[in-house]
Amino acid sequence: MAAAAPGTRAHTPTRGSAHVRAKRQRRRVEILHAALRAFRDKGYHATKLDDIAQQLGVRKTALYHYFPDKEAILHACHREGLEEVAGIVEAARRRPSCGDQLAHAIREHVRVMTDTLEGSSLAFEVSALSPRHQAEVIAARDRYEQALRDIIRRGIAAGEFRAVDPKLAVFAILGAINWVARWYSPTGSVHPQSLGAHFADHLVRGLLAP
Amino acid sequence: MAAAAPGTRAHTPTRGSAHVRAKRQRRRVEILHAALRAFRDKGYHATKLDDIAQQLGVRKTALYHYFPDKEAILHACHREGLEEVAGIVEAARRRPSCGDQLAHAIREHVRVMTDTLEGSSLAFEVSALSPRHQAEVIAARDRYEQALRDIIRRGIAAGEFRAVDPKLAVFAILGAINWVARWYSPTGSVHPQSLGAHFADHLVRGLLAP
DNA sequence: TAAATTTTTGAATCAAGGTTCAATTTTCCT
DNA sequence: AGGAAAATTGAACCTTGATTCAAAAATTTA
Repeated sequence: MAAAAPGTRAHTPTRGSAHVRAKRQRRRVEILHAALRAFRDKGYHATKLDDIAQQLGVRKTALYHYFPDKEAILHACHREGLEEVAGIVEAARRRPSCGDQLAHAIREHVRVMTDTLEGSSLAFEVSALSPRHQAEVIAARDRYEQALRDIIRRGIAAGEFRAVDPKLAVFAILGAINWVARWYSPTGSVHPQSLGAHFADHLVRGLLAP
Repeated sequence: MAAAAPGTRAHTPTRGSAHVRAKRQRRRVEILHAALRAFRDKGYHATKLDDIAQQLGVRKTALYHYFPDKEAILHACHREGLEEVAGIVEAARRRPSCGDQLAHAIREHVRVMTDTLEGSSLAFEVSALSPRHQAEVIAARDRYEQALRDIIRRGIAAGEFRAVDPKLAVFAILGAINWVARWYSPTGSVHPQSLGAHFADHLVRGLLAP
């Protein structure tokens, strides 16, 4: 007989022993990564719950023990990814010049994109999320974009960058980075390390004052 | 009674009078553009045939008079888009320097992306296509990428560009451009004209030799 | 204007896949 | 070991949306 209170579902973080909770958390992350891979490869709607479950050698109904529904998995992917990139901007601030800051952000974002695939969630369709989650994700995404625009604005003010439109410059940068999710393969010939360096070079140089 | 031979479906280009054929062709294009808009906004799988039909003030079953199935509509979108960008490379060749050629290609590709939305099909998920169509689209896409890489290679040889990896440079450029499909709105504040100019500046300058 | 042809429709079919749930297996803890 | 909690399963359910088809509406053509 279940000890859970009426109305409490299995995927709700019922408090258990530390060990059990840790194991559960680990499993959640496994699911998230399997989902991330599938979403990235085939898109959210084309991904069947079975596709995710199979990667873990389990039936799709098992997933309902960890997430209330498919949308929740997508949302969790987004959360993870957004958290990651938020950290990037933090770290970038400590660099001396604006060019360095931007280059650092680009390199790190690319790394998050290739290393763990968590960054690819940024490239996912937001339209599949519930209105509430959609608003949340868009807000976080906006914060990230604003932070990057600020770096560019400061660079322009400092005479380091040309007088570009910060909004468009950031769109170009994020486009290049997010597109990585569409073609990058860990088994391919492109080394993630050099990918980040190349992109940073290409995209920052394009903004530098002559 | 239908005059069509047995096995011939309605969507097959049955030969009729010139006027009828022209009208039919016009309708096909209307459908394609409605589909393009929907696919761009919500993605292929999230788009219902009803979504496309509604834009034309018609029931979804009417679409089957023009296309055998949903996948065929997606495929036609791809065809149209690829044809468009193929023309771009053609025209670019006539420019003097490699920098000009690349800038022209970027501006034009952005224009195709915003003007008609036909360019956005390049950004669509290829995975939804049948294997045969998928191969066809990938091949055409590859040709386009190769053409761009060639411009960059020549630019490097001529000392106009830095010694970048042409493959990565093209990925960055196409990423920036394809990403436009995700955020651009004709009613937004970004002027398509200036968008193309900005992107061309940003992305070409990033490659120029110091 | 009337027959022929094209286009559109509405009802019906059909399959896929997300979700629920009670039962079973596995793991945890004393 | 043995009972409790957690994890997984298989069967069933149910909605959604693509597709089929014969009939109706609109358009073309002579």
